[in-house]
Amino acid sequence: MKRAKGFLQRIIQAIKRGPLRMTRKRERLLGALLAMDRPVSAAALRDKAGLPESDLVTVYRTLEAFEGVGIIQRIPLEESGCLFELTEPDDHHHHFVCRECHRTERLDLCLAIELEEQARKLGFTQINHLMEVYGLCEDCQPAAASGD
Amino acid sequence: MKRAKGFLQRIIQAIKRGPLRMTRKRERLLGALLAMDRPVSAAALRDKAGLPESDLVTVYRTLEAFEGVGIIQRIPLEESGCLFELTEPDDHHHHFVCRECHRTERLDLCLAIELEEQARKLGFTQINHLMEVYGLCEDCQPAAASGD
DNA sequence: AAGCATAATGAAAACGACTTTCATAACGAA
DNA sequence: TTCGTTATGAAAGTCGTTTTCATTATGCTT
Repeated sequence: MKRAKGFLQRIIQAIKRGPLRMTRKRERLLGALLAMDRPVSAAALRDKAGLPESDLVTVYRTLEAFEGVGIIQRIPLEESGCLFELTEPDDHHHHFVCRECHRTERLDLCLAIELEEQARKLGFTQINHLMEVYGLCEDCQPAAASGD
Repeated sequence: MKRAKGFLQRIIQAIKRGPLRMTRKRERLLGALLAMDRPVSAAALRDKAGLPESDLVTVYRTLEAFEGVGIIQRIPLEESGCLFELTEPDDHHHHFVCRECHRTERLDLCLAIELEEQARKLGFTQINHLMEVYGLCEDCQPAAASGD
């Protein structure tokens, strides 16, 4: 639990500010997100929250709603799909992602300023960017030098 | 046409080095890729190469084959899908991508060295990274201050 | 030029992650 | 408690991409 104490309160505030409603499922999903020690897929989140198979659609809808409030960040995977992470609305960062087990580490290195400046010079507006690093984490190294 | 003259030759060399074969369709696809002034989707490439609808699968297979030889770079889009670009095998760069018309500009700014170093420190191997900037290009700006 | 192993193609279906539709249920402000 | 709005559930749909498997083409070897 490496979260600030008021985090949950602020989240609920953020949600109630808009037209969103806090339902039992959303509470469970929020709880599961808070309890996660790493970004998760929608299906993994559903399972963590103890929701049935069929609630995957609710998970997606909830994540979308939370994303609109700025408390969910989406981490694209290399091939397809993405992971979701609970964040403070303006906490900009990227990730190291294990392409095997999807363990992620925070990456606080970013060229955001330069990227946006260059993009603006090219005439782009409404700029955002993607930066993720993929690899195999320590636990997922292929067994080396063995009989294999 | 901003390609080096020997580019096509080198590509064909690279292809023949492996078990790949040069077929008429692959030649057409290669020609279309060379003629493109920007990265394209698989479907757009098929159309540019004058191949029928049903050849989309051939396009994907060809792109995969070419990617294996290192002459194709894949540019992920924000939502889903990706664009393909013909590149020299070791030409590392990223892109500015218009999320509306998919026009792209080259981005030669990268933190590759630092990213990989940090990732290695964390115990990651087989590292690669994704970095793309998305926005609306000049031509795709929403009409401002007009009657709308 | 034939033969032949291997690679490429075509049609069709499968895939996976998500999104939509539409009817029903639940929320929460009044 | 009423009521307008939002959330949910079931089921099907979407989109880009991949797989399967039978058929055809390529290009190295004679």
